[in-house]
Amino acid sequence: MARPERRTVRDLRKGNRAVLLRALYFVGPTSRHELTALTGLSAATVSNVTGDLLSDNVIVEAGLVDSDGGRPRVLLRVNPVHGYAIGVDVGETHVRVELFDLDMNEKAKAEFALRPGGHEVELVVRHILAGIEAVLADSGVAPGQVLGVGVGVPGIVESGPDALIHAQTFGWDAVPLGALLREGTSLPLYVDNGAKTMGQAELWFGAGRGSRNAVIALIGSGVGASIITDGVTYRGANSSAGEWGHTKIALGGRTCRCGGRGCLEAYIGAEAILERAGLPLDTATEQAQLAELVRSGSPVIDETVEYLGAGLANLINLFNPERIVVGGWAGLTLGHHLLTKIKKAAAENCLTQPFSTASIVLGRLGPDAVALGAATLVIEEFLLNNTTSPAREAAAL
Amino acid sequence: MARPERRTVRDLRKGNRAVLLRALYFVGPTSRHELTALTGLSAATVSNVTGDLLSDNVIVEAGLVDSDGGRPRVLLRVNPVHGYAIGVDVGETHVRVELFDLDMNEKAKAEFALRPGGHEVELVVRHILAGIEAVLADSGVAPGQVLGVGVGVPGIVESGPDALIHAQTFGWDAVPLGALLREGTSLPLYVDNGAKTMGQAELWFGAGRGSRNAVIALIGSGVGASIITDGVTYRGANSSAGEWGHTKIALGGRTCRCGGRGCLEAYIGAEAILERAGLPLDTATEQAQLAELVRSGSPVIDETVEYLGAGLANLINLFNPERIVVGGWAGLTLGHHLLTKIKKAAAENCLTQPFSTASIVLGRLGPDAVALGAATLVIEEFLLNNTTSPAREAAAL
DNA sequence: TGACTTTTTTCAAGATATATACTATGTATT
DNA sequence: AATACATAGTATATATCTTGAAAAAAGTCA
Repeated sequence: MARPERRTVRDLRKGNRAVLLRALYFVGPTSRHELTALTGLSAATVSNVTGDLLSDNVIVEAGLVDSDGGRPRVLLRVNPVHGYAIGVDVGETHVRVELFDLDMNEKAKAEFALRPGGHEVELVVRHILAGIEAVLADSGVAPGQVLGVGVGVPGIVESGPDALIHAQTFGWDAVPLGALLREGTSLPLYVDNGAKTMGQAELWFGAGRGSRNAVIALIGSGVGASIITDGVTYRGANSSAGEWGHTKIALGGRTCRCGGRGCLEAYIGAEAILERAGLPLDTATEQAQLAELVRSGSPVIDETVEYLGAGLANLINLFNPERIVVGGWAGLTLGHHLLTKIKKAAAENCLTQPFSTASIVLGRLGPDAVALGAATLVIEEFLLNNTTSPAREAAAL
Repeated sequence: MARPERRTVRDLRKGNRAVLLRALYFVGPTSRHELTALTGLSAATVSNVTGDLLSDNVIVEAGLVDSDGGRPRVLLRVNPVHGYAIGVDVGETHVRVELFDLDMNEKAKAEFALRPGGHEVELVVRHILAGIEAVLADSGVAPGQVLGVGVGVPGIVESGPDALIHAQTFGWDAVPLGALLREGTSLPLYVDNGAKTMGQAELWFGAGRGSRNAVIALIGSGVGASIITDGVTYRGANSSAGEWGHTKIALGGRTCRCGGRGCLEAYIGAEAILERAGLPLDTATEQAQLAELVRSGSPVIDETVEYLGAGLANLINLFNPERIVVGGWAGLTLGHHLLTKIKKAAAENCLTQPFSTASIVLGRLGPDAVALGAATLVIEEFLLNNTTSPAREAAAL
């Protein structure tokens, strides 16, 4: 029941513009000639549309390529300074704001520490707005050049103009973060769950590159997953899809911090691992503690690997992805030393056929990719709908 | 990273034709005027395209509607006899072939019993081909009027021209059913997993109508799920998505017939329930046995409800659907008497927010909807790509 | 019968992609 | 140095498409 849309003849141009821009963005410097093969468009249309894009300064020429006896090709590429994207990472311990050019080079950065338990909405909003000011000032980028601000936050984000957020760990219940931020800035806003933004970063620039059906598993203190279906982050009916951590893996088992019993997170979440090993909880040293557990070959780790493997197997059975990316700081710590065992555990708990087509790999971007991923929300919109330059129009208001 | 496509100006017409045809198919008799509102197209375009559709005999006029003082509206509808779709259900005990008109009225039916263990590919192929002949003869429909044949089979179906099938229960390993059938018929073929076709039937005509994000849970002897994302059946990288039955719900628990331990199917599959209740397995009476267990309030059933609820909760946490449809004969037997308890068990094992937006309902089509669903594969293609009448062209060869 | 209302069609205008012919810009050869 | 050749990119003519406005169609109501 796929619904086709498209109406007017003008949408055609818009669509083809998006097709070309996307190709240029992900493939990199390319000639018009190659673009015809890449997109299936005729040479004439490529010439036309790239002409538009050039005169809008969205793309620029990027040198020539010698040919063996013909006119040399002119390479085209996205103009990295045509616009900028701001990514915000709202984490448990900090608010981080980063400004990127279109090549995703970080041009400026601002960070604010959060006290444990100090997650008042007003404070976070103030930090974000101050961060935006700061990165703009540092980089010398004018607000009109910013295509938008992506924000990655914990919890469930209901998409909509208000961007209602439900985040248990922050004590946020239906907080309209979008509306609050809009009072302080006129830049276009894109708010999403941080695990999803990080997943999108891995998908675009990390271990998930090029896959159309993938799951990015994120294992830190909490456990989540970002599900990619047909190349797009799947959000479900209310943007809460991917709550892998609280799926039941051992019905009636350990009590989870969500209150339920037998959740996957109660076994493979970092805090749960340390707790099961009888170690005291201390956010400052937990990473070292976990690393030590892994190094010493604790039996708790063996058990964790078993649960993790089964959890991944469940994802493979349900989603039949071509790739599973294991990320998050705890996931990376486990994975760096135990990937083979994890794969083995997954194989044992998974149907043969889907397992054989799914490759399990480690994340490549590290745990700090939330802000980068948030910025990709802006880029995603830019690649899809840039009739002329919507952000500028909006900013001009 | 959604990839826009579309190229030429001709695709526009094709797309808008599909938009209108889909609207007419799912909304029913409608006037051109209403169609403009429904589709967002201009009145002129609606008039143009419906003109084409009328002259191609794809749609027909369906009476007038009085107006209060103006020209009466002419109702349009899909011409039910413009074409026909054949649906095939390959089950453990039978091969059933049904022929439907576009309104999904059954016009003819043929059924062949299969002996237990008698699932040789050649036999099944022979039955299917004989069934096609039979329903064509019975209904008097010419092969050229058949838009295609949809086939629902057990196991994993790799999409592709050969339609490779892996079905453990049938002892099929990479059986190229599509290729084999093509030797005996020139009709367009669409092969898919039977649980998915049944799910699509519920989605189109049953309890899933109108939902864009849904999961159809199918509980019979085996346990599976059909996942609907954005209104389309999600198949994953190799069409095996939705293997819910073999996800682990109790790591290290009961041994499943797949060989694994702790699979959901080992708890809520019909055979597993009977086995746990200490009853002898007998396919002839298992439905009655299960009903009796439910009626008598066996503790095994209570436990089953708990596992089923948790399994559904996992689906809700992962997919955040707006609707969960419980189907399959065992699912319906359980659901008819215990839906409240099942919902309660699901709520206890699910995050609050996604649970609150998911309604859990029972399937409406009964367990025999596999063939109907298989036929919807044909219709789906018809609604999407009917430039003139591809089936006729193909059949004319 | 004529005014009015609502639906549907017609028609001219504007926009698009493509194919084909053409121009631009290099290398290879004489 | 001049010419032929090869490849890249552009301009023009053509066929479609959607749309908005005007016109036509098909009724009701007084």
